[in-house]
Amino acid sequence: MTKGTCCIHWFRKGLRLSDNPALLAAVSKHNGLHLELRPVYIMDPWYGENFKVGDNRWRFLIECLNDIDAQLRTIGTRLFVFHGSPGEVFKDIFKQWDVKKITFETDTEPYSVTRDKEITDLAKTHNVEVLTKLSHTLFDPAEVLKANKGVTPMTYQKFLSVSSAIGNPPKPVEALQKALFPQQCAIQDKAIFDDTKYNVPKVEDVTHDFDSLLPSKFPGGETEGLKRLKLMVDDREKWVRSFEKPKTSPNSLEPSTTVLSPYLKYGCVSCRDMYWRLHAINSRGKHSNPPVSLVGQLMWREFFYTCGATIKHFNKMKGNKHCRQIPWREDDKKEEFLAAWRDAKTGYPYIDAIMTQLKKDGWIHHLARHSVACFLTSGDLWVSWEEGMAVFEELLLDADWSLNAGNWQWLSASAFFHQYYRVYSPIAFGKKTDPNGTYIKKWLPKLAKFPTKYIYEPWNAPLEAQKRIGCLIGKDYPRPIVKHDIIYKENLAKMKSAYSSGSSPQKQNDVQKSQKPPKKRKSESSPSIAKYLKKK
DNA sequence: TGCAAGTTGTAGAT
DNA sequence: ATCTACAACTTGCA
Repeated sequence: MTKGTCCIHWFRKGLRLSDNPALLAAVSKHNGLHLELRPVYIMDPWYGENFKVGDNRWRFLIECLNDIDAQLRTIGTRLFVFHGSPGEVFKDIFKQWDVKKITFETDTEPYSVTRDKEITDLAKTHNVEVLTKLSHTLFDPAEVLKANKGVTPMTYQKFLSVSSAIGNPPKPVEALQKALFPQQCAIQDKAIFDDTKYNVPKVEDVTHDFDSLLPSKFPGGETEGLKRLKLMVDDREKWVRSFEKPKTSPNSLEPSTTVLSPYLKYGCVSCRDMYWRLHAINSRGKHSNPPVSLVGQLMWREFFYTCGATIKHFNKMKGNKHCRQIPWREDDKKEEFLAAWRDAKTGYPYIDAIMTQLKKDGWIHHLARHSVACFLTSGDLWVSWEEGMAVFEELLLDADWSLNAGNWQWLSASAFFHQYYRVYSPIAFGKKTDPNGTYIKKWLPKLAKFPTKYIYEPWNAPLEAQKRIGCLIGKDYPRPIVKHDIIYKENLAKMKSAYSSGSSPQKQNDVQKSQKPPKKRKSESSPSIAKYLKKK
């Protein structure tokens, strides 16, 4: 057991050595002296219990930790992995290790804020200095809130104008590497350096069904993340500058977007690093802009992070004052519909193919997320967005608390997006980018032999053809669980009623005042001349 | 108060 | 490929 004093860097997100200001602060001098660095990661049982983590993401996390550990070992230190609640873990090691200082990256999610407050208080009682740095987002949500007079910006455009008034996001700081790593910070005690009880767990030991995992298509870790960043951004200047999200395909065989989201979620890749690389590329020529550009995608992340950090109960309908209160299904169909959706058994090949890819790869395109989210909620099944959010939370490699809650509210027209009458067709939408149904055939091989004509609607294939192919609809592949053409119109009426009855989201606790008669439609009362002319 | 805009709808006509 | 009707929402800003 070493006696010397030490400094802990606590990894949570921010699983990288590059652009990690809190990690750099851990190797800078403390009262004129360098302290031994003890990088720590805690396997906190809160995750898994309260935040669903599927096997794909458990593996991704382990890959991240292995990458950090391997990098740290090349400079003379290592990762110490603990199991337990952070409060219990730190209570022990603050004393045992004679800790003088702890550094970590600021995290703005509600659980993290509570947890970090607890650890900060604990540190004080042990005379441990606490140093935090914000580097998970381009902007500090608290600063955005302040710049908007204490109100959360509720539209993307508003967010853009508020954040741009704050100024440019900070440039990335230099990566921790051997040359920057003082020898006094290295692990002094060989025994603890080699102690396997602190090793990163094996994927086999954290997953529930290890044998069912496909090989990692998007392996976790900073090394992989930076490789991907170079491949997708640095090496594709022309593609980057012309990038427009809505023009990318939800159902291509290989992803049509960068798939950097899992790396951003865990902080394997720094959003500031990505932002400034994009900025450099854009400065060299004509380029697309937010909301559709790649910088625009980073700004969506910022937008929802700000919402998640500043809106109470952001991941719930009830108690969330910006969320439309909608009477989602609570009947006996709820579990049946939810299970069919989750298990890729809706009978709509486009939907089922997406849900299969989600389960297997842990990633689906943003528009594919739109398609299945609309189908589950206001479009077809009328199941609460919170249920869909939980499934995404479990299965997505990039499952990010704020983004997941924000996007589900968007897609169910509960907040941010209000044109609820724009409904995705589970048949037509996919045809635009994949008329031959190649994507469906890949993910649902049972349907591979169906003629192209029927691939999006196999129930329309003549029985003879189904027999010949050896795939009977209703037996080998489910019949559609709802009739989209009929149900979406019924749901439209329910949405209309949810919008007009009761109260606007902001006034849900103030029902008395907000009982206003529905607004008269402009086109009925006084058609706008400008609008009329525009349409002619 | 009125109007324009809102990351990414569909179906049918031209 | 581009248009229009469909039926029609909220927010921000002048």
